[in-house]
Amino acid sequence: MRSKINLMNNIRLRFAPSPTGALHIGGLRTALYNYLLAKKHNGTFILRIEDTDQLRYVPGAEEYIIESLKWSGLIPDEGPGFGGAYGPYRQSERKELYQKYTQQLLDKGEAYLAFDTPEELDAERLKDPTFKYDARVRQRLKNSLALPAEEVQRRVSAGEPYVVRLKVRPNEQAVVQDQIRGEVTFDTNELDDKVLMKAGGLPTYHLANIVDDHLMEITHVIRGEEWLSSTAHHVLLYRAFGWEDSMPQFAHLPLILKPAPESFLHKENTPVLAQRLAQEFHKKHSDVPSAHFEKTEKFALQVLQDKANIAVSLKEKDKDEPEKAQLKAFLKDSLFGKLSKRDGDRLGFPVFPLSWQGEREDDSFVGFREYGFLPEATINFLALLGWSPGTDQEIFSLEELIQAFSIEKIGKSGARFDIDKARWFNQQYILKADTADLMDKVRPIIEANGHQPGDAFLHSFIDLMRERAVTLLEFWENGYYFFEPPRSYDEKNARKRWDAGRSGLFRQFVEGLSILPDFSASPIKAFVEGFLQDNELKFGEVFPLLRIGLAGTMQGPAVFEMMELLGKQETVGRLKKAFQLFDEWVAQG
RNA sequence: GGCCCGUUCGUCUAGGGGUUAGGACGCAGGAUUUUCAUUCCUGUAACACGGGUUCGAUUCCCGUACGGGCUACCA
Repeated sequence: MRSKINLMNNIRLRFAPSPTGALHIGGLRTALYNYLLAKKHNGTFILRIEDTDQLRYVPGAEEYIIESLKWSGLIPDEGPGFGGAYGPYRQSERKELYQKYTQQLLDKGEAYLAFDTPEELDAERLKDPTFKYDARVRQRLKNSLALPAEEVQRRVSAGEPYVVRLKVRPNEQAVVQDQIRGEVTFDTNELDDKVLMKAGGLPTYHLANIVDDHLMEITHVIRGEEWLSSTAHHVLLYRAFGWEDSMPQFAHLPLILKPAPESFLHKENTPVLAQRLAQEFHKKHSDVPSAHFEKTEKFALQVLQDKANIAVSLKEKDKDEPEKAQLKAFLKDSLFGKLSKRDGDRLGFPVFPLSWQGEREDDSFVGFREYGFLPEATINFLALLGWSPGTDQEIFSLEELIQAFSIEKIGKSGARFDIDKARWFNQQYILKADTADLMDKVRPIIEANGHQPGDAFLHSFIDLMRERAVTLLEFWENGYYFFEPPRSYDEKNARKRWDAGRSGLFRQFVEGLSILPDFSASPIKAFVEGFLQDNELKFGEVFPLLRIGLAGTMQGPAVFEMMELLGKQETVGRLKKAFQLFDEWVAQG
């Protein structure tokens, strides 16, 4: 047994994702908390790939997971490609180990063989929806506990497929000491005989995770709350192996939930969302006649429009027809509960750290990185989603998070995902980032749009735009006109402010600009101010027109700085062109 | 349905037997500014409900409601 003093020494934590697709943002948070606790105590952070489900295995997912961790700065100390003395770190490469330990359990009488086919079990569940493979029913089923030994032998030698199940004893208690929730007790009468070894010879998560955590000397298991229920079985497994004394400490994290419907439902997007949900519903339930689409959409819209009562209107009623009940259930799943990959493109925000290209288009997603989020900001945002330092500090570097982190400060209740908060964090990081750093990250975006800015230009551009960009992408979106002519002009405001009578005066103004010997902000300023004074013009009569002429919009950095960066030739050219356009507009009336 | 977990402003949360229940995001207003943004100031808004325990409960206990998770030869 570990002594108390020793408890936080040499701690070993693992992040154990399954390579079934892109790593969800909730998974990244789990990785982060594992990493933080490990690093806080100079422990070891391990990556283990749980690829025991060959059916759900997705090529590229492991690489994706590793790239995501690297992007986030959570570098494993051990793991596939990272070395370590406890490998291999891919469960598919540890098959013999699981077989060996399964045999151990079999020998001890803690597990048994079961020959029931999936079809037979489905039939049982059809008969009785509450069917559970447990002590009460196993005597009447096809397993090594119920069948005569000779028959078991015969079936095995005949190569008949079987699974190995944990023999759960009735009338016992499985107690989980959870670091976040305290003591959670389960009655083994409620627990089924979980499959440990699948017919294909691969272990289930339950077995693999216990064997590996034991062999890898994992001291703390931090994982999502969806695992809390099955932890009862895990405790039983440790008991069956006789490893209870070295069982890791468990901490089950509250889940990340979908954003509150009130927060994303606006007049403009409600019909769009209703339509989208209707489409998804019909796609999922092909048995529903497509002629009902309009009806579906109408109901969805009706539900969404009454923002405050969505949950109430989706409540099942006995008199609901099956199709209505189905629709309600679908909408409820789509609008409430844990954050899912669908929510991202449905609502227009990232749910994955990095973009993911699935086989089909509807299995492809844009990541935080590609949306223009900085990894530091993403991590900071995630850290505070479910954990709090107990102080008013909001901005944390990874190093600061390590110092401040503790399991006791993790919250108990689910946290709703809030993209506005994520954006705010990103803005904070952009505001204080090194210009050189931003240059490296913004340059590819500019280049992707067909421009090759020089260092000095890019440097000034970033200084001018950083207060006006919340994401990296917005440097381009809000400041593209530094690289190419405005695509459109704020016509309404131009017309309002353009006085045809002053057309000549403005031409004179451009003329003056074009002969300035030093085209930097302060001489430009001096010139413009002088011009205004000489011609008795007010700021408000000139500046907005300059802005629109230069950038197309009334928003943007200081005009003189803008002119300096654009350069004389570009400035003069754009203004000439714009003023001519304004003249035409006004002439047209 | 069964089992398990949870519930403080719209959201993320601090707090905790006696507090003007604190901060942040958002939203609204104001100041600064050639616009926008940044920055600063102000405002908005919360202890789910019902019973206990107690001199006193938002805080502790029990119910109810609501939310969430699990209920596979998936993880």
